[in-house]
Amino acid sequence: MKAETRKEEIINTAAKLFKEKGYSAVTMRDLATAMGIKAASLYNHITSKQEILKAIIITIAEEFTRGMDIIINAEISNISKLKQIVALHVNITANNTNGMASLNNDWMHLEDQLEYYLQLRNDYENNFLEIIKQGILANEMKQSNPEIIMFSMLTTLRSLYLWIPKKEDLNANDLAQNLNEVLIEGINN
Amino acid sequence: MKAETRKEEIINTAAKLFKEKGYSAVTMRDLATAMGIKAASLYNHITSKQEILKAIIITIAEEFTRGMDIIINAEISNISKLKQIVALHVNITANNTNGMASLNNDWMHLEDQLEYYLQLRNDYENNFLEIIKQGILANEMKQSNPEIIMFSMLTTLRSLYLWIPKKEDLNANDLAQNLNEVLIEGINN
DNA sequence: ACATAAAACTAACACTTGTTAGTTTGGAGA
DNA sequence: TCTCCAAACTAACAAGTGTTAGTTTTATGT
Repeated sequence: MKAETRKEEIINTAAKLFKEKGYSAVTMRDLATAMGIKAASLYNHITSKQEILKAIIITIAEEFTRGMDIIINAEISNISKLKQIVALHVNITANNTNGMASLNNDWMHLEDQLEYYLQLRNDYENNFLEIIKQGILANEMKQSNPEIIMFSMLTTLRSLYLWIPKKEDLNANDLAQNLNEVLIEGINN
Repeated sequence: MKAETRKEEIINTAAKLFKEKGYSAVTMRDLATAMGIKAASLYNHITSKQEILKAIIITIAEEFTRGMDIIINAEISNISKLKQIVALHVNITANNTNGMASLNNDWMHLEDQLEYYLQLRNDYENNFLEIIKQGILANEMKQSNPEIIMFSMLTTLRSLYLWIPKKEDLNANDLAQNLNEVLIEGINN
């Protein structure tokens, strides 16, 4: 990994603070203190608080979009596609735990980029749902309510950012494997 | 249902606004405008913004605690207890969708009551985990990682507040039934 | 040793925040 | 009709907000 620029340091520090208190409750003075500088100095590197939020959220959202594009075009079973989605979430979240908190909780504070974010999210969910519907049609999966399946999987995956930091011993592959068992194969005997 | 007091109207309106933008981003002037009055007038009914948050969150948290106490003491299988937990979440969430958003996203802005809230949450999660562990021991469930099972179930249940308002056609019993299928019996064939 | 540019600083701005004090309004019961 | 009180109002506060302008420091390559 290459060295972080000062701007990236600021964005990463901000993501950490946003995770703890949310975008609105973190002031530029909080962020400056965490960086060991004064608030005004931040503006040598960034143009606004909003720019930081945008950098955090849109970067990750586009990563998800790229991952999903690959998955939907793969020539594999729909169940395999679901397992790849699980792996996608585990990997992105493991690499950017703090940013995922903003993506989940502070997207509504995006200003110029709100519409674009919502479009990416909508497309993602539509692709996800379509995989589930195809899986049911192809008899790979039970005839459960597809929307409930997606809801259940997606909310679990979206909450990984809360959980991964607590379990440093578990590596990404193991976690994805465990999640697949629980989410797809069920828990009862 | 009895008529709401003015104070309850304020708290319910606040919960709605907190759901949309989060506690920190909602100003007392926003809340007043939503009530059709001036900010200062709010203080005839409440003593602080913080009191509103506390009223929203602690009320629900205690409801969960009471529900869990009944479940752990019931003489039923551990799988049945899990199903009752699902029903508990569906019912509480259906009755207070907006409040659940604050419980999930704004608990860290509690001041005096933060420690108490964390204690309730901790106890709840410990009870939840213990049921799963007992279920595995009793061979009612597969030998999956108990913490991952709890994490998956709990995050799905905690996110119900996002989903219930979109599906007004589905009643609480149907939803609980569907969730039980997906969460407990798995989705694959 | 010196020039340069990145990155820090001080000081201040216009505005928003939660909250208080004191006053007026409006409607229900006597 | 008068009393009374809940519930609204106006005005203001002290502190905190994101951001700007202009200046000084620090480190690096020549």
